[in-house]
Amino acid sequence: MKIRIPSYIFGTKVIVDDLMNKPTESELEILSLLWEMKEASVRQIHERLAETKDTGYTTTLKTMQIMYAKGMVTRDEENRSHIYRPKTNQQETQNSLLKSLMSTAFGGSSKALVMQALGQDNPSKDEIDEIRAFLDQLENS
Amino acid sequence: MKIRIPSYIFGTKVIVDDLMNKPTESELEILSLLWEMKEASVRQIHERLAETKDTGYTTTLKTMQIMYAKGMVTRDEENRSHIYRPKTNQQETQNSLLKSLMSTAFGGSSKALVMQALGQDNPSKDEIDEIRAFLDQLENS
DNA sequence: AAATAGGTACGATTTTTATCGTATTAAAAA
DNA sequence: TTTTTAATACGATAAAAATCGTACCTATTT
Repeated sequence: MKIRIPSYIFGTKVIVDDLMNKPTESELEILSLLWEMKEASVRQIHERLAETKDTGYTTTLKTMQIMYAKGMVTRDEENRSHIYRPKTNQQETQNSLLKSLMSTAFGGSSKALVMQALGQDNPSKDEIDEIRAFLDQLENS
Repeated sequence: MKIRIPSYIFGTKVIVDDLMNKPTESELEILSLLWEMKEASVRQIHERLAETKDTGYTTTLKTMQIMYAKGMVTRDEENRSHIYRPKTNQQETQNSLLKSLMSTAFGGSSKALVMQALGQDNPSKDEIDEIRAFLDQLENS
């Protein structure tokens, strides 16, 4: 949830978000590509995005610049074409998002969420075994 | 993902959303309360929301009116205070949201998502058993 | 050397979402 | 009956997010 503190309090508007580093939808798309690719130029990201989304190059550029300004990514300006790397931690971000979804859409029940995710995705035998092992481990701790 | 079809094609702007009935953040908060309560007046919803969120009554009202206009909820206008009921299917909506989160934040892997959800929430022994049973069933189908 | 291709920067705009104020009406209380 | 309370309706506004156009700069190609 966001809490907006009006500007007449501190002179400037302050936004407190109890879910820190929550990327927007577009930012998340880019971030997850960066997590996957480790590093990439704007062009590379844009080409991947363009596979599924119809959007202009400068839109991707602008979004990545904003992400840089927010400190969500780092960038190497050595060469003309800048190289971006993810800065926000993947697990933490995933956790925030998951937590938020779990509480708003699943009434806080991880069981409900987990069963739907599994039912929907039909994981492989190996993956099922891994999840079993994880459950065992979870129980003994 | 949203696809905007410019107005010079059909004369009017068309938006195709491949993820149908995707509620906004605020709508989802209200929707999940409705799923839980089965039915409720604006006042009731607003009181629940006010526990955690600082927002005006008319904001809640307006949002619920919009949800009604979108067909996400039904309402009984019999009495002065209208009674709202969820119309969009809980499971379908949860599925859409999960699918979206899974593909954007978890690189499409349900295993990764599931393990993090479990690791984070520490479910009870009973719940773990239920998930085990579910995995067994999943394997034999 | 000139032209072109491909990059960044960034303000402006559009679109979406959230919020609120005010008018109006109907029930309930005084 | 008058007043007050509690509800809806809905336009206007604010805030956030996404998109784009244009300027400008620097390699690379011709």
